[in-house]
Amino acid sequence: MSLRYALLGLLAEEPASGYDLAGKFERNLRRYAWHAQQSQIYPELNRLAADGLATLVEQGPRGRRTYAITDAGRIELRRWILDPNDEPIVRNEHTLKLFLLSTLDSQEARQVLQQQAESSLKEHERLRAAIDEASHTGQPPVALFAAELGARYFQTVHEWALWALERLDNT
Amino acid sequence: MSLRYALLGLLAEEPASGYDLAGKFERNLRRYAWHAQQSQIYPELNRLAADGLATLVEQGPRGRRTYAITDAGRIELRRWILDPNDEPIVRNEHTLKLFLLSTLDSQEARQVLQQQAESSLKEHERLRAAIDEASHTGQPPVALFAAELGARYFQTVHEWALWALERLDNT
DNA sequence: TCCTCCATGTAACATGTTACATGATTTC
DNA sequence: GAAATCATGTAACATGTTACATGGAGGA
Repeated sequence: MSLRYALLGLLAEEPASGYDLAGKFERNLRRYAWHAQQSQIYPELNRLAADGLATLVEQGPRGRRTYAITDAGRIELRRWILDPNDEPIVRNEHTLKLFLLSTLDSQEARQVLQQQAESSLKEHERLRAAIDEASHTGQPPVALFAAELGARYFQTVHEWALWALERLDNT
Repeated sequence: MSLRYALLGLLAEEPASGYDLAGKFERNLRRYAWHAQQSQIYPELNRLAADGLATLVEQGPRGRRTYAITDAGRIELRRWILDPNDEPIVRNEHTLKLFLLSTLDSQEARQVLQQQAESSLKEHERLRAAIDEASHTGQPPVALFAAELGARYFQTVHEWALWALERLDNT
């Protein structure tokens, strides 16, 4: 059901069409939090509307349908976020590969770690720049918490990869 | 297909039964890397064997069936790990909730952040203790890389949650 | 006019979840 | 002898993926 709440959460920020939501998933959620395809989003949006958690607020050009969250939707969303689920679902292909590093020989492991060190540094810098830029726009601080977590996460992965490479060399 | 490679990876470390693999998922992978149910593992193990990537090596009491990875399995596993997939799948219910924090009022956000600060500290300490204990057993350093990443990850989340709480209070 | 992007959807298939079914072995 | 744990599986259902289908609007 997480997809449902991800959509509800995005709609809680501002009204949006399925197309908009697919873009937000792609830009904001896919890399860290939740992956969803466009073909999943449209049917779920319609179910959300059928269940009274979202409502169609505008029809635009090219058949564009803009939805907003309803009061019932906000209540349901809040309930879900505040519910302390101690067995949340985690699936991360990247991390899985890092867990399986010990099945490679050390030259191959080095290759994976080097790729990792590079890509996490790049992600870190991209997020830092985005945060810098957004911090001038007068948003409430909470709006940048997620980006800050992302930036710190990629920095951690970067530092870890360098540490692991060093340990591998001293063997 | 990630489940398939997760199983192959675990079998690359040592031969195991479906029951063993379910336990390894639960203890090692579920929280950070990949989630899988016991009811998914058994059929996939059988498919792995049918495809020649794993092979039945022992039948024990209570119908226990121990599998080992084959050479073809190792090749396939290595191919997958080394393949730099730049759009890996990420699904993390926990992180998703953190991304939706800005849809809550500040008192509710504080509540979520406090829970988060606490649970990440606990996880961090648990992993540090496990690493400490394992570091005396003379394993190759690479065997502890994943645990180290996990420990650093939870420390990062912990520090971030404290930082976010502070920022929330200064508003 | 052509190309790109906007925009919504469906169908077939693969993967993942929940609930159930069954029984052996070990430990207290 | 009762309870916990080991052990493998299936069936019905929910969720997610890939490929396809369709067409409007805006800019070069």
